[in-house]
Amino acid sequence: MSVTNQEASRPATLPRLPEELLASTSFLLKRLGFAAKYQALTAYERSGLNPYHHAVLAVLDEGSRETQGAIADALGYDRGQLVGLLDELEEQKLVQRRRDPADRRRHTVQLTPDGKRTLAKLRATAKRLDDELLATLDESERAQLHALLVKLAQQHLPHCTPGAPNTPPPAARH
Amino acid sequence: MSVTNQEASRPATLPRLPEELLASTSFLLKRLGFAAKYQALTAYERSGLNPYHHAVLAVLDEGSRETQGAIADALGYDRGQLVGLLDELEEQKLVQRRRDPADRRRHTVQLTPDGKRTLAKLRATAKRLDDELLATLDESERAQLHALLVKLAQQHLPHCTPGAPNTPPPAARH
DNA sequence: TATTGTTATACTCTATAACTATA
DNA sequence: TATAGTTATAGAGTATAACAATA
Repeated sequence: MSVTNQEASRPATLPRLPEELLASTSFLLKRLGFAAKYQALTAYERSGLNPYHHAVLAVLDEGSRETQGAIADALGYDRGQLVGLLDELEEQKLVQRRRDPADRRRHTVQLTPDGKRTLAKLRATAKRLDDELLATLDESERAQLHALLVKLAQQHLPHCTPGAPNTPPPAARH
Repeated sequence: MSVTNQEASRPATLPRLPEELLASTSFLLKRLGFAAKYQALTAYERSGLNPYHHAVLAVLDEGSRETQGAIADALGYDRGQLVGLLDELEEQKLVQRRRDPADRRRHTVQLTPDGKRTLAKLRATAKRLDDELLATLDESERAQLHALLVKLAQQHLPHCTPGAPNTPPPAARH
């Protein structure tokens, strides 16, 4: 299995995905989504954070959803899952938890100045990932693709548009 | 958290994904890919099979990649992972393993008539999944989306096009 | 009694590598 | 020694539910 095989010796045995799978948009979406996740995980690794952390910081930066429940709901994360993420963010001093005096069951979460700075870096990472992903598309194709995905998201992802609470998939992966 | 909150009482606390994530094509791809995977798993469930089984049957139906190694390589599956899938397919009499007399280390795998029939059903399921996924897009948009995803696949998925063996992500998920 | 955040448990997936039989 | 297929083990990731504090 070293040389040959790519060429003509066993031409039909090339490791090629079946046509019927490549013809399925759903299949491509699954594989590309997985590849994107893998790329993202790798890219965020160096910062000691992951895309989930970025998502949490992004919610906080928009303000107005600062209790843990609201953050989890906005992102579709399980609340138990969020606890660990916040622990890690707090340990790096990127966010701060405070008990809500009005309802002492609640925790209020805020971005710290460090958190803001880190968020800026994570945005740059995300931008780079998008650029790498879309490298072979021109501007118009990128816009087209994004618009089409937004349309699908409105139909299939919870919290993407007012109207539709659809069958919720389990927790969520960034 | 029962009534109100959706309306005007706490308008800013809606469980809505942050804009900066929705603006990322990579993010949408990840979420939609995950949703598609979830939908597919659910849809295949009734048949006692899953999308991985479908993929294996699809490879076999194209002929010419009939040893376990070739199947695994075509789909990007780990060979250990494939063993279990084939066990399950063989138990349902959808495929048959035979030892290759020319090289007794190898197993040759064939579709049975039942396997062919089942594959036809799985194709119908896959078709339905695609239709549901793309329900809100018209024919032209569907074609556009698929073409764009194929372009990304050629760049980012192994085995999608001759030329480029790119950094291989771990095993693979349907 | 219900809810917020937390912790613990169990289960699924997957990555790795040991193992066998053949070459 | 290397390869095809198999099996076993360990680790990560995730779903579930129990729990303590507060309402």
